[in-house]
Amino acid sequence: MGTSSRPIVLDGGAGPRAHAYPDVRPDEDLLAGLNPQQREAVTYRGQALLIVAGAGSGKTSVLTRRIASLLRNREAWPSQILAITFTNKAAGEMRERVEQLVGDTARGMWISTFHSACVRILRREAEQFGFTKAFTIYDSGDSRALIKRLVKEHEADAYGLTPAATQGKISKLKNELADAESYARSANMSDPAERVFVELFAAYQRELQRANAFDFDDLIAQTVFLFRAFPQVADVYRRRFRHVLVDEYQDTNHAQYSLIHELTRPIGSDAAPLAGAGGMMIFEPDPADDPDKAGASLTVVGDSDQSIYAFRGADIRNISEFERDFPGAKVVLLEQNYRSTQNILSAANAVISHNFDRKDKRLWTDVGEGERIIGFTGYSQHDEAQFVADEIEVLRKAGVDYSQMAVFYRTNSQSRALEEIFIRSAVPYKIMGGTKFYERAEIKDALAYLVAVANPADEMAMRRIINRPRRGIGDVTIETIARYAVDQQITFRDALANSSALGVGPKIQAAIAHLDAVLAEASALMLPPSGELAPPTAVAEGLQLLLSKSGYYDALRASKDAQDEARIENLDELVAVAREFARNNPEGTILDFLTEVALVSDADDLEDASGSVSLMTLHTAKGLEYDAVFVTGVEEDLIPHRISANEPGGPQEERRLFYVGITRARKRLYLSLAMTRAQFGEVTVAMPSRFLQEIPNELLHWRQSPGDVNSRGGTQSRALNARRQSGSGFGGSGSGGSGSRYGDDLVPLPRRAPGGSIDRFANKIPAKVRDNGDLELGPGDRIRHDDFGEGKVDAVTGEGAKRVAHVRFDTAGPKKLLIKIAPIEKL
DNA sequence: CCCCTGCTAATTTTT
DNA sequence: TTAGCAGGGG
Repeated sequence: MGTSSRPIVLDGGAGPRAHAYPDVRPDEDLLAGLNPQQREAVTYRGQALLIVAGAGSGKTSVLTRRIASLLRNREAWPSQILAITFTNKAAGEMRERVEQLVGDTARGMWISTFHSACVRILRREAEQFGFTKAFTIYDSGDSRALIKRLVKEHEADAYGLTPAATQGKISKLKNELADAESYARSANMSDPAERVFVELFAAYQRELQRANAFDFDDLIAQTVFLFRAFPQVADVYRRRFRHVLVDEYQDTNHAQYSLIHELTRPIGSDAAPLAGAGGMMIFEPDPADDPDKAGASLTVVGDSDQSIYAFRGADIRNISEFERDFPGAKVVLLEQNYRSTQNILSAANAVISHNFDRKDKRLWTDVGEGERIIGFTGYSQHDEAQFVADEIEVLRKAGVDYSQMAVFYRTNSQSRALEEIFIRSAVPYKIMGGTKFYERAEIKDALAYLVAVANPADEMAMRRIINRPRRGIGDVTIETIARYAVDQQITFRDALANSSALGVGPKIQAAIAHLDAVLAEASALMLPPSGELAPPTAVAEGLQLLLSKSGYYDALRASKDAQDEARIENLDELVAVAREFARNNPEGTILDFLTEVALVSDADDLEDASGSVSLMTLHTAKGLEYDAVFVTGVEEDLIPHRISANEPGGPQEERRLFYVGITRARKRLYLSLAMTRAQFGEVTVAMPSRFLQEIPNELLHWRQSPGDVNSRGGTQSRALNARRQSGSGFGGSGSGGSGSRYGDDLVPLPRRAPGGSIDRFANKIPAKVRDNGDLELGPGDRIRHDDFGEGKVDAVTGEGAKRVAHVRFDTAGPKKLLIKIAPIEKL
């Protein structure tokens, strides 16, 4: 492909308008339904384009149409396009939507995350700088394990260098493209802690190199180093990618920014300066001088108001200073929102406008005001959760599908209370991005087995599996093997083959020999020596082989720990993933499989529209949208989170996070909080978030305001409020208690109607969820419920642990209960 | 070497 | 509250 014919460039980048062919543009249909700004974003041609895309402004649509337009107009071959997203999910979506527009042509494009794009490049070029293409990718857990070992070896704990702190610092430095050496130059080396840190950093990097491994940050940073050290390599990619598009640009860190810069540089531009002390070289020749050497065109899309990853190195300046970085860049502003009602947008605008130092941008819509935002204050997080659950049921009855509702929270730990209530209320839910499948110990073990086969240099993987399942090999033996390997100048893996030379007991020696044999057998299956291709099923079969013959499966089966049953299921799931992978990638090798697995995240859970409510953190929510959104825990110290107070720019980032949450909602938005919140056993008093005050009163309707909960009792809400008389305490909100200041100025809105739900909500959740086992219930049975009293079973639906009883209570009315855990007994 | 117990410490966000 | 770890007994 791509023989002699260069793509025909229509409009030569001469201007934003395609005025030459107003009626016959081959991409005319792509522009249908776009507003003028969106059109401009699709059709503008030039070196650099920044699309400032507010929440819900149709940026994905614009980006995909822009790509389609380039292809349709024959301005680019698919292979010349590099589109970079932040998540695999976003990449998948983009590819799908481009395919819809241009069909199979989309195949040759690189649409991927930063990380997978870099892996592709690194696999190809690894040999250039001391790695092999079989390198392993260390996720943060792997690198933590390694750092932990090094911290111990260096006794760095004494200097306050905990594994976590060390890892964080190294990561930060790598995102700034620093290495141990360059850091040492700028650090205060008279501080012993700094010296130890530098030593740790260097040792860590040595270990990675020795293991033929890159950590997450290295994938980006090392690619940049590669491009800088080998300009002719960089030029290969510069020549190839003529159009670079980056999504979520506000989330890029310095390393990613540099990578984009390297890729879009004029071809051949940095070969000389790097080589020589000459100093007379022209660094960046004006692309206009020589069209063949011009850098790729760059399109970035982003919204600085949605930058929520500064904590891990995202630099908002990358986007706010784009025009300075790329002189002559065109900026298109997308402000029309196609997602939310005006009330929701007004609230979002009001909140975000409190951030100073931002370019003004106001989202608007033409769909109308919509419902008011609903606020609710619970006495406890359980009370709050009950409100959410009840409201979800109301919406459900009104015809809103569960899959169109979402509940957000700031910290993962908040999901617990919600889950408890949801289970008891039989609200189907799904936690997005909780404990991740690929971080489970058994999955990591299984993958370590695969790594041990694919990359024998990876000692970390070997250390992980050598005593899993238990083989009687402990620290002493491991160190014996490691020392032997060093002495013989062979890898840890190869040392296993000489088990008889290790000088260990016969039992242990046999165990080592067995493991060695299993690994060798799997290796023969998955990596045929003669160079022929392994069959597509090799990975799945090899994995099975490893798990069976190593005794891993047997050990789990023999265990009486109930959790181990689930572990077997997880492993079966992993084998299924491997099969699926083989189906999708007939040519896929064990390396490809490991790469994919290392780079997927929970965010890639396709949102399984199987009718459940989605629960997730505010961070996870970015990029998603739902008809109804509940933002919970809108309290001081939660959002804004307490830790953010000390970080520069922290409170502003928290506000953006809240803004992101608000703007996920299409039609209905709920903001809820609790007056008390139990964290690690202790009950603490929570205060309404300052962000609530930033929402204009007329947009927010309180079902139960903080004043309702607090005006009479300050902190001891529960007991007092349980029997509150309707209408009392009105206007007297200044009366004592630490909460009064909120009662006064934060909650001027009308109180909830008298006779409301206080008794219903208060204090009804016992500390522990119980287990009724296989309690048999059928229609007609009478039961007693701890809270609801007696009632009659109307029907039983569902199966196994998810059996639900539909009960009509004598006083409390109809309820749905999960039989397994509801506090009920049969009468 | 393995397992258990009792203690401590840590609770933000994650490609 | 709980997860994870160190230290001691088997």
